Amino acid sequence: MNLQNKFILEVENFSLEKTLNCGQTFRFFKNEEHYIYPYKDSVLKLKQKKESLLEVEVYGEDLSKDEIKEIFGLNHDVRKINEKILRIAPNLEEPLLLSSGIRIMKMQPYEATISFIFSIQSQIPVIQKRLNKLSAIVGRKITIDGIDYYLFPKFEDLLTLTYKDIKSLNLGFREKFFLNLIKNYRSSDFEMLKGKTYEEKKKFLMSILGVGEKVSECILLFGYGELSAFPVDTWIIKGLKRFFNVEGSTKKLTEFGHKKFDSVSGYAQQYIYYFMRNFLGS
DNA sequence: TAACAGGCCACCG
DNA sequence: CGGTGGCCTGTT
Repeated sequence: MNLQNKFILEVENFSLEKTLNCGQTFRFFKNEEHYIYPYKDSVLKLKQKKESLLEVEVYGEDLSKDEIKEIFGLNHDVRKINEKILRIAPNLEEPLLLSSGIRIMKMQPYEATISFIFSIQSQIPVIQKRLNKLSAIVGRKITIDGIDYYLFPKFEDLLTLTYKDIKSLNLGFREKFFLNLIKNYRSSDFEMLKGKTYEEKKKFLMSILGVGEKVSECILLFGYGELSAFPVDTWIIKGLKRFFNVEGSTKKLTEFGHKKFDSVSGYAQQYIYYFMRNFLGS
């Protein structure tokens, strides 16, 4: 497949590896020295040279530098965000330093919705397998260096799936959530939300079968770029107890995060998550 | 092996 | 409402 574009971005406070591996996105691949990331109708081949240079090759549909920056959160003023987090919670200094370089990515809202519905009570390798299989079944692919990479299905492609296709994903109890989503929603539902407020988005997302407190916050954060979202999963539950000595329901803890971190909740959440996950096992 | 995994829904009080 | 039991399937 043809290389559409190639350029080098100057970056700071950015780690491609950490950003891809911190659980916000599931569909990326490593090929030798490069990371491969399918996005919409494009596949990106990426390599971080030194710390400050990101080499980007775009295959399939072309993407602008600004679009690339948005995908990897390079448009976020992380220095200012970190200052605010430390002002609010000085005891997050260690997690913040250890997670240095993580950016909040931006994916398509409906893709985020499907991804995080697939993620319910599941470990990352299983989630990746489901999403990759779904993409392979629909079969939109771009070949780079002799290897096929499948694009995530367009929403309308999902209507062409047979029940046998869907069964083969082994979604278990999540299957009814997925079936409901492709039967009763369209990509326009998710596009329309872009202009709405946080509360309106949240209300709509929570009304989707299978989308609860945690998943809706993930969609808001990673799908809509709402940096005040604060997804509470099991790692965050442990982290909030450790750093702030708070416990309670997911709903209560989500409110706690919103109130405490306001517009920087998303980054604070990522730092706590990354620290708990990678430096405190169990 | 039995328990649990990056939660949600339905049901109960 | 706020709090709990059961849940598909794949791992450990």
